[in-house]
Amino acid sequence: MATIGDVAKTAGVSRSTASYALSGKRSISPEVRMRVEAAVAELGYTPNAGARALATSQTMVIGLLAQFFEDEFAPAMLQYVLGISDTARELGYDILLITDSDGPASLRRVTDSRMVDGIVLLNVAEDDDRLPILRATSQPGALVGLPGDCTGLDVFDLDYEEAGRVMVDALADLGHRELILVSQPEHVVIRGGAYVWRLRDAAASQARLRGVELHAVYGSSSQPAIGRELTALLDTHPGATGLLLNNEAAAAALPSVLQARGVSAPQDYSVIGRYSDEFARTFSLPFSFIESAPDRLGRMAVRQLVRRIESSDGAKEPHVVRFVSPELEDRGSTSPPRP
Amino acid sequence: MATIGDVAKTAGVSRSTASYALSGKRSISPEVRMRVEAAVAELGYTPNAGARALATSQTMVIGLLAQFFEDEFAPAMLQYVLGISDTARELGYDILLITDSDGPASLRRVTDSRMVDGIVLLNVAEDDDRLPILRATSQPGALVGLPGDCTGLDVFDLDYEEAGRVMVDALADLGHRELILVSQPEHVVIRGGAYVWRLRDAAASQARLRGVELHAVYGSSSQPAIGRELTALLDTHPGATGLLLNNEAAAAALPSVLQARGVSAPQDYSVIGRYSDEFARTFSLPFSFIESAPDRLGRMAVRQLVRRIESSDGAKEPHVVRFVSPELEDRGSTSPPRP
DNA sequence: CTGAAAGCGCTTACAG
DNA sequence: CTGAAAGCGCTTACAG
Repeated sequence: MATIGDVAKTAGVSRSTASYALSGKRSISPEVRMRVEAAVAELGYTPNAGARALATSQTMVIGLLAQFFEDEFAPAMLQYVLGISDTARELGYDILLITDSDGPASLRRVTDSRMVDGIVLLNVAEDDDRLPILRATSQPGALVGLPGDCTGLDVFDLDYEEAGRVMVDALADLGHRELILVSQPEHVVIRGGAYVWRLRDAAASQARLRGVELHAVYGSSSQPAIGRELTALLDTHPGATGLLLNNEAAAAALPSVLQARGVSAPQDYSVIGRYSDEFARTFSLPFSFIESAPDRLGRMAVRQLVRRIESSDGAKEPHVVRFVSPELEDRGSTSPPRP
Repeated sequence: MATIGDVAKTAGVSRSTASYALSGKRSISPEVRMRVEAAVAELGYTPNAGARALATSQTMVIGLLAQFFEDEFAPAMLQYVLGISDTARELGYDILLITDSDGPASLRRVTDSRMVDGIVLLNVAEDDDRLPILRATSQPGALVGLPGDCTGLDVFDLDYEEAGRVMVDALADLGHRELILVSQPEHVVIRGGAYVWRLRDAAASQARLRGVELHAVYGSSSQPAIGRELTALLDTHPGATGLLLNNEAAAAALPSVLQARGVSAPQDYSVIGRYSDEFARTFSLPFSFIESAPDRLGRMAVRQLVRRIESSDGAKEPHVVRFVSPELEDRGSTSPPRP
């Protein structure tokens, strides 16, 4: 491969002049600039990324730590990854994808070896053991998901509390008095998935406020278990007229459960889910839902991360914790309850 | 961050000795080795990846080019990515994930700038415009998917021809005389997805050989279109007793289509799909299927790529084109046809 | 407006 | 068994 030295020789200038001509960091006579550009084209020169990184202490790479758990819906994760990857590229960065099960170790490895300029963390847990490491490195970090302690980090998440209130309000406004909320499996909570109880607790207190009865339960993350559980739930609570689903598998299973019982939404049950547009499309779900906006959250996280990487005094600017407001996508699966 | 110079100073040796003590590339007195290791531990030293890459011309990074098309099932793609990422890490490599829509440009960028030691290509098309670029670079490349021309590349794919024959044989052996094969949408073929016609053509000639009638059609890649199409197909071919599905969306839609008609597998139709184990789990599909083995193919591609990267004369060794034999996972959705 | 030189942090022949 | 030195390919003060 051609080096900047080859370019300089071909253009008949010094290496520094060649470098400046390409970076534009000092004024260059038009004629020299032409010669350098011609040499670059002739030789097919591309700067060596490693050498540049060594000289500038900037790798133009962002590390993306994503864990794919068996019990979380993988396609949803993928939406975050794609939003992050696309945004990074738009801003001139590449993505180092780390799917290691040992998050802390790999985080330390990539930051200590300076392979990346910054880190985006996915699947953030309430008490995430990667956070102490991230705080200790000099590279900035952005999280998608809300941990218990946000100090020193930029954090982006859906406002799950508001989501819970919106769900309850939507059905309470229509006159429903008894609702069932199906959350993710309990072990997601145990692993630190705060969004589960954030939505649930907010929904519960809003229900109390509105004088609505709310049955909140955990649901399995796959068929056929979740199908059986839904059926049992409907049997157990014959007075319930509304279903709130903070559980992708439950949303995917519900159509066949309703069909098997000979009932439908919104005639017999009003239904509101919480998932992504992409998920709704993949499974052709006929329910109104709170958009969980994975691509948007990914974009926001990368934008902020790059801002912090590139602003000289970025380290000192106050860190942000930003919540995306839940938006209810109306798909016509809600109506007043049967009299 | 500490450098090898700091380590050397702390240990009271030269930088070269410190380096050799860590790499083990020449013999070091036990005592010096101890001192160096102690210094490393004390300072928390990790080599700077960029500097090492510059000195060794090895980045220990593999570039992964993956395109996520709207009309291909994203979770299936994800399985390839995870197999590749895990295997790379086991072998000491990190993954640079490139999801750019402009494959050729990003491929050139990443290889020319020497960010990676090798490339894995996904979604390989019959006449893939990334291949000329890959052949021209000095970095080796491995493909998952069969292009028209394999020269200069290591290629891994499922044996789709054999898959087509296995599907037909399985039902012909049971006595079926009229089958329907639903392939991916036609535009997947137009984009260069050779696996579609490879399976279809092999299935067609095997059907001819066995004296079985085969109706081969393209199907849509999402609901509700594919559901309607399946229904119409069953109406149009009342004599068909077997369904072969080389189309994930069709497999996902079939259970509800059958249910709506009041029929079931294998009582009324024998069904064989072609998808991954992971897909079957996610959608709880009750059909026997040919395992498309995305993780296994990803593993094979990375192993071969790393072998080629690391073997000094790897460039000269003959390139391989390896087909994974299709395995039929029996889920009990086939039986002799109704008399 | 341009050039010679130093330096980023490693590795690895070359010498002893 | 160990050290001094060159070199990987860039960028960027320092001089003119």
